Amino acid sequence: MNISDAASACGLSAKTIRYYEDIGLVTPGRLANGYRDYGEDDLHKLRFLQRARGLGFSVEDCRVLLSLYEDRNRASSDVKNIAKTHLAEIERKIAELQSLQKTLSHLVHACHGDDRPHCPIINDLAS
Amino acid sequence: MNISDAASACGLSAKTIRYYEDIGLVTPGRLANGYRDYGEDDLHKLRFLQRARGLGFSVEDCRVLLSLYEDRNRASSDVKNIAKTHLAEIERKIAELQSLQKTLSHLVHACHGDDRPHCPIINDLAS
DNA sequence: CTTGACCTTCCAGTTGCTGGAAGGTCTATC
DNA sequence: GATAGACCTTCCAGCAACTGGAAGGTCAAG
Repeated sequence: MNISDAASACGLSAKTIRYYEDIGLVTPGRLANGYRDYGEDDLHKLRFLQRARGLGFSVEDCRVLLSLYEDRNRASSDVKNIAKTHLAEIERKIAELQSLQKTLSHLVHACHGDDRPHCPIINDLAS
Repeated sequence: MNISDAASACGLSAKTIRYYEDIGLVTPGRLANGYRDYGEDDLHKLRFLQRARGLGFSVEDCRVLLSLYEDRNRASSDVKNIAKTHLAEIERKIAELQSLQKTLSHLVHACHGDDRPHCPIINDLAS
C-alpha cells in the first residue's frame, strides 16, 4: 500500500507518516521504484500512533508505548505508569487553564468594552 | 539599569528580554559600551508583558495589548475583544483536556498495572 | 594584573509537524 | 510515442516562544 492510501487508512497525513519514519517510529518496506510500501503491521502501528497522539501522549511516550505494544512480555504496570504520568500532566494543565479562565473572565466582565479608554484589563496588566 | 537587574525587576529572564527586543517589543537605550540600559518606561512594558504572558496571551496578542496600553485614546472594546477571544480559546482547551482526562482516567483505572502483559490501555490504543 | 561576573552577538535546538521546491514515476489518453 | 496530471521521492525552511551555549568584550574588586 502506498503512502497516501496508508494516510487515509490511519487518519494521519502523508507528511506526518514520513516524519514518523524519519524519527524511526514506523519504517515500511520499499518497492523497486523507491516508493514506500505499507503492510498490515505498519498500518496497525500507524493507527496506534494516531490514537495515542490523539490522547495527547508525546511522540516520545508513543515510541515507548509502541514498543510495549509490540512486546508480548510487557508488564502492564509500565504502560500504566506512562499513562498515569500523562494524566497527571493533563490535570495540571487543566488546573492552570482554569485559573487563567477565572482571572480572565473576571476581567472581561469588568470591562465595559466601549469606545472609551478606561479598561480594567489593561489596568490589571499594568499593575 | 542593566539587563540582569531589569530581569529580576520584571520577572523575566535576560534571554527573554533580549528576545522581546529582537522581535521589537521593548527596545531600551544603550550605554556607550553597548550595554542595554532600561528606564522606567521599559520596565513598565516588561512587567506588562510578563503579566500578559502569564495570562496566556500570545506574544502577538501582547504586541497589540502593549500598543493599546500606550494608546491614551484606545477603545476598551479593542482590549476586551482580544481578551474574549483568548478566553474562548482557553475554554476550548479546557474542554479538550477534560475530554482526554476522562478517557485516560477510565483507562488508567481499568489497567491492573502489574507484571502481566494484559493491558486495557494498549488494547484501546490498538483497537 | 588577574579573576570572575557581567555584557554582547550569533547559531542551534526544542516539539511535532507543515509547506514548498525540485525532480522522478506511473497511468491514462490522444 | 508524447503528454498531462497525479502520484512519489528528498531536502530545506518555518511555525511559537523561548533556551542553551560558544566566542568574545567590559568592568569592578583584590
